[in-house]
Amino acid sequence: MEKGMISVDKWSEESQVYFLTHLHSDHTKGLSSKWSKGPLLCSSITAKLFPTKFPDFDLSFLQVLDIGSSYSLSLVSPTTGLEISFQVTTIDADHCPGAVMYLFRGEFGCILYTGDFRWEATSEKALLGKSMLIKALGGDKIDFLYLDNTYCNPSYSFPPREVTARQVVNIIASHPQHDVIIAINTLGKEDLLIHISRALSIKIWVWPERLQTMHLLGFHDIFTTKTSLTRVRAVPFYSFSINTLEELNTMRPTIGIMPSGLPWLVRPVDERDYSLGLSLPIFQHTTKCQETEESSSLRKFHQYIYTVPYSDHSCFDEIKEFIKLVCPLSIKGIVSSSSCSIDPLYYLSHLCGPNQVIEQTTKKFRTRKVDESLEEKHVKVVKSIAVEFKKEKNMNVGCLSVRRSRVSVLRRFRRGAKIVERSGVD
DNA sequence: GCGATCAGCT
DNA sequence: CACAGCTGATCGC
Repeated sequence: MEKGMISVDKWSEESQVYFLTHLHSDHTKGLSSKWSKGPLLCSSITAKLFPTKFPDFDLSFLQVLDIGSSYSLSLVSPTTGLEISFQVTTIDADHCPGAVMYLFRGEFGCILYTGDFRWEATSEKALLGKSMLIKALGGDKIDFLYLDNTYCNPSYSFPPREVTARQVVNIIASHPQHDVIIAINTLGKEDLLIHISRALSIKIWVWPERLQTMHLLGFHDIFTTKTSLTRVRAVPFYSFSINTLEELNTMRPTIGIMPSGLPWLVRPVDERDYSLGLSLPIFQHTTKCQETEESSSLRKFHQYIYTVPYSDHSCFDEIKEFIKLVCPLSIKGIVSSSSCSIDPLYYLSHLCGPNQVIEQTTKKFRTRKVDESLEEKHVKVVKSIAVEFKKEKNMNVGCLSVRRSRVSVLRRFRRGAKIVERSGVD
């Protein structure tokens, strides 16, 4: 595709239409409430959550695409002035609420932009995503794949999230007298928290903004902001640290659980844990980790901290399966990372035949882009999208009341929140 | 004073 | 390392 047509998760360049895969910050960098460049297309859940992140955003720019549906769009070539039609299909990415992949099909060929995604063979959602993708492809191969290569290295290997969720429940259940804090971000890991809540019949504390997000997502009974109602609290990653845990433990016995795919990448070079000065034996995680849930990855990172391999990105084997399925002619990673900077896709070049082109990932690109395409002018998005969009827009307006002073209030609150955590334990 | 950007730190 | 993302400093308007 030529430039000036489409952008995905990239907001700096001029395009006729912009696609957003999900609301994590590294995909919205450059977006702001003052947006006026053009229509922004996303899933309905992303649209619903949008105002929490961009309070003053002009919602008339948002257009909702149903997951699993295909839409026809026409743009105009910047160079020829000719109208160019193409199809876009939205596929569940199973990464965080609202996260989608976009499949574009037109005279430019077949382009798949995964955004961040998890490809678990065992999850119902992934199976659904798989069937959506197969159906949308209709037997065709992908010409160009923009791939979430976060863990695109054979050393990254972890079990399905369902397995890890049971491990987490076991950890909590085996510390009946402890408070528990779990590190999460502003979006994602909801399924883990819900699993814990159901398995242990316990509510989960979250900070007020997160509760609002939970309510927007339709979870009304599981989460609370009252510390007195539960011993399990989900806190932002940035307020989760060894220091926090040590301070908490001066008040009350508390363990921390850090769900992440990251620490599992490491093939420890020696017996020492990272830079934490720990003396615990390192647990070498092996994916085929059929070792049972209890015994296996109870890996202590620190006296009070358990890290568990709960990842919203695909592990290496899942990426491999994904690539085998879509057989791309060429691939480009959308995530830069120094641990993979050599060329993570090197590991996958054998999967789709000799003609495959693997683009080298370059160092510091956090943006994921697809600003290519063929033509330009105004965008004619299908009518039904606009109609659907209006519905969502009304819902949003009804649910939110975000103010300007939000940031400072929030910051102060969060400082307060930590104190609450500490004093709320008695 | 505000927004955008960046360094620093989990 | 860094999944994501807050905090605080600085700069330009």
